Amino acid sequence: MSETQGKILDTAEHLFGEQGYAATSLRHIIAEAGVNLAAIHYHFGSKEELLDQLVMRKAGPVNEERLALLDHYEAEAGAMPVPVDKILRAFLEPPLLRIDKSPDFAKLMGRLYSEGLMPAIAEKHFHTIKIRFLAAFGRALPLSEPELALRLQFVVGAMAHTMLFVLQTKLPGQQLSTDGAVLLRELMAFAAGGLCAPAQLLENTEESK
Amino acid sequence: MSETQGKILDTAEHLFGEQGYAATSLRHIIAEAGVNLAAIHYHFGSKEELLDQLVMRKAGPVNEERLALLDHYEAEAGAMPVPVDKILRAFLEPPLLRIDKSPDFAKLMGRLYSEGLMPAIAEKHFHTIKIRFLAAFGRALPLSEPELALRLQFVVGAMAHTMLFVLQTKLPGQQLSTDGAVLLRELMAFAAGGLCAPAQLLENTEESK
DNA sequence: GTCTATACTGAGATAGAC
DNA sequence: GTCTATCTCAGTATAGAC
Repeated sequence: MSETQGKILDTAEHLFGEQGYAATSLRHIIAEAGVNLAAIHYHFGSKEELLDQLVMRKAGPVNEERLALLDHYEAEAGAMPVPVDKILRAFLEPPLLRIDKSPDFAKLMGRLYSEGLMPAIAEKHFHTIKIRFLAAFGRALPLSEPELALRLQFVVGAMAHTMLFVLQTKLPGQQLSTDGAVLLRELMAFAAGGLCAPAQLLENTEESK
Repeated sequence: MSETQGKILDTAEHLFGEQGYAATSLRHIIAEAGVNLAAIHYHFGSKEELLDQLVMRKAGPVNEERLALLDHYEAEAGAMPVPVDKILRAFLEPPLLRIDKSPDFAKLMGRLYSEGLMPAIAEKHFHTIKIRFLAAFGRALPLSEPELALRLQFVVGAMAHTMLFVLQTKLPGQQLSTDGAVLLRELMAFAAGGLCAPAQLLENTEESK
């Protein structure tokens, strides 16, 4: 990777996190990075692919850590299902504990889930994650697969929304702690409570087929 | 309100919901609505204010319904706190049951929470809602105010994220029901479980002050 | 009061010189 | 590999027709 590429990626990460993807112009990035406008298109092809590279660079390690934690807990559990709160920890700890170390990353992630860019761009980066965690939760919880998938969406929504809003301390009125450890604890308790709620049947799973 | 205004609002609602705010150009809107470009700026001032009008027009009735339901439940409960699941119903039912009747609205709401436009634009439209529901939950749950506010953010995140993703049936693999009643039931169960989870202390509430 | 035509600025993208 | 020049299209602003 050339020095130009690195400078572009670093600057883009910071600016996308700070102002959002749509609001950040390529011209702003090149000015701050001290490179030429065409360099972005030469190295990345387009603004969208630049974002894609960024997601890969940042989300890659997070997802590897998630899978490693899940592997560890599954080995620990042997033939038994991994307890829900351990699966949740494997899922939530890697992203949330990065809040303190690199707020830029957290903001970027929040923005991405946010600006609706996840469906188009990041689905591929997170596909393995979804499969693995759905399976793990499926063994631990007495829920049908569609119901579980829906609840996992709730968890992801809560996480994404929170990363974005909490970091901006846009919470109404008071100052909320942006301490990643506190957020993790709260979100884990909340998500565990939600996931373990009684099944709501949801019998309409194409049984006619 | 002139006919032109109405056509612009209707078309914008549809296109913003379908493609997102940023991705929808004013020229696309005017082409579909059959009006002139400058008409938008004459009637609304800017693209952003057009969105603001849209939010007001659509979210207004939802929020009135929420407050009316909450009023009803509070009158019913008298001096007692309203049960958590009733507060949740007042909060979630009005938006979620609109999914079936007008998917455009649901998509728009999802997109808004999504594209990060809520902080800037809609905070004002939802301020009263937050105050009232925080107070109601505060009476029903043994949580400190910051902890409660955080958990309510989780609920909002789950709702927003779900409205967006479920409507696009972007869920991994299988088809998920977009039936608002089913979603409502699931989300209520999940949120109730999460809100009623044991308090995680979170004692660092500026006690030094 | 409403709407149209048109021009202005800044965005992302691209071709071709070096 | 890099940069200049340029293209198209976005949101915005204004002058003037009805």
